[in-house]
Amino acid sequence: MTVGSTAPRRETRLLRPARPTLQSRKQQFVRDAIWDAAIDLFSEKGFDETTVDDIADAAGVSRRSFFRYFSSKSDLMAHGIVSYGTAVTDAIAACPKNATPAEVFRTTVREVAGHQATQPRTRKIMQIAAKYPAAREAQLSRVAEVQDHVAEAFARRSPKGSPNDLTAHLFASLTLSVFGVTFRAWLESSPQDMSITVERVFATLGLFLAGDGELATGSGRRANKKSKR
Amino acid sequence: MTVGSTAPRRETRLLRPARPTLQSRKQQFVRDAIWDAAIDLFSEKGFDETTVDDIADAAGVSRRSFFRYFSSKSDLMAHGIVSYGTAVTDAIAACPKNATPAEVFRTTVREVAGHQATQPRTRKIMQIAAKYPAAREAQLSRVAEVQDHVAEAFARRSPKGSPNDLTAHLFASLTLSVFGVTFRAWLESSPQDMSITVERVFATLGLFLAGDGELATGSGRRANKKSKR
DNA sequence: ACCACCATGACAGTCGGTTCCACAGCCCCC
DNA sequence: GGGGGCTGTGGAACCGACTGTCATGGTGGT
Repeated sequence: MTVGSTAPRRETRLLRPARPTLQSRKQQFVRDAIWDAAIDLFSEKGFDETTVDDIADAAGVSRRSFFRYFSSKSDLMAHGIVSYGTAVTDAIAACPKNATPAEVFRTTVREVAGHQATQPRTRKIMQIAAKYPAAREAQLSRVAEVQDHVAEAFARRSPKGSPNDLTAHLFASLTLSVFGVTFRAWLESSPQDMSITVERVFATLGLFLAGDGELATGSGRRANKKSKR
Repeated sequence: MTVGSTAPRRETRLLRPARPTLQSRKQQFVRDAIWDAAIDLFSEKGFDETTVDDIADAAGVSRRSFFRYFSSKSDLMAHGIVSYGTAVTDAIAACPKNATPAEVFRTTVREVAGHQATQPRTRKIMQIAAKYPAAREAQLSRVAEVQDHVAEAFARRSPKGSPNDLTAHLFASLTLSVFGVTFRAWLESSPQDMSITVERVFATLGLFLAGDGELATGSGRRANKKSKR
């Protein structure tokens, strides 16, 4: 083992400790095994009906060890969220410097939603979350953390000293809000229809904003003549 | 006690669930007592550090009875949310028939935020929620329920057979999202500054939408010349 | 080969939440 | 006025989630 090819060449010294870390990957392996077992059990038996012992048993570790890898049963549900969170912040950071918040928002949603749709486990997790309140709860609390990170990502884009927390937090909140609706709608359609769903959401959003350019200014009159559809 | 006035007059035999119900108010009284005791303890000792026995003890009921009034410790946190939820749906329903969604949104936020700011306990609860993740979790899961009701309220406004769930859910999600940001910002300012906070949020929202009338249509170019502020 | 370390597992303990039972007041009808 | 039901309540036993401690065993380093 310890595939010698682990680039002895470059020192990688200062930058990230960088070690693929022989040992720590075993940890990751076990961690994934537990997670896989848990998701499967949740799908089969339900979230509430699955005990930690069941999971530990299925994964081949002791109950005590389970808690060394996941701080709680709920934490399993949050596990999938973290990659989603980093995907969002990365997408925001990757946008061109001169993009407006709205542009950042759109490209981020398209990108991340498209990516998440390809992850096979994504749907399974969301179905569990949709079915069991306790599971959803666990996700939501983690989403709150993600929101802070997203806000930070937005704030980092602001060239002139970030205007204030409020702006960034509002953008973050709106973004994740749209994500939530999008995922929920996607759950009720075909797995491959994510991009369709995203565009439908965008169109609906436009509908909302249409009668309302003056949100920040005055009281406009609504052109509900043609209304929706 | 046993106020003889148990209305022997009307033969409430068949249908008695008519009104306030002398007895059910005693229940409400106890319920409030438990809630008060809990909120105080949470503020003093912290959410996680306060056990159910502590609360039951402080309120003068048994542990068993506590669970008869609140389904869980988390449920205490959700208690305040329900009135908030009905306030939102009521405000939406009260808007003039011909108002656009955006108008409904604005008036609802102004109205409900203003009202919530006057409730003395509102701030205390939010401070607890802000401080203890477990408490926040409990609220969030209840907010998810509220969101469904708000979506329903939006859907009911749609004259021509509601376009679809997506529209209503998106509006609801955006509305509650803005509420969340608003309350959070309000927490960091003076209690009496709610209306100021609301307008600040609206202004920021306009900023977000400004570079972006084309959200639903094409890819616009950003006018980041002046950028924010 | 030895030692130091870290992951693991067995136990016991706390707390949230549920279930079952037993007791006290109340109301109604006999 | 005294049983029988209904309800609200407390008590105690239980289960599952989660934590802290300790002893063991495998691994890496020297």
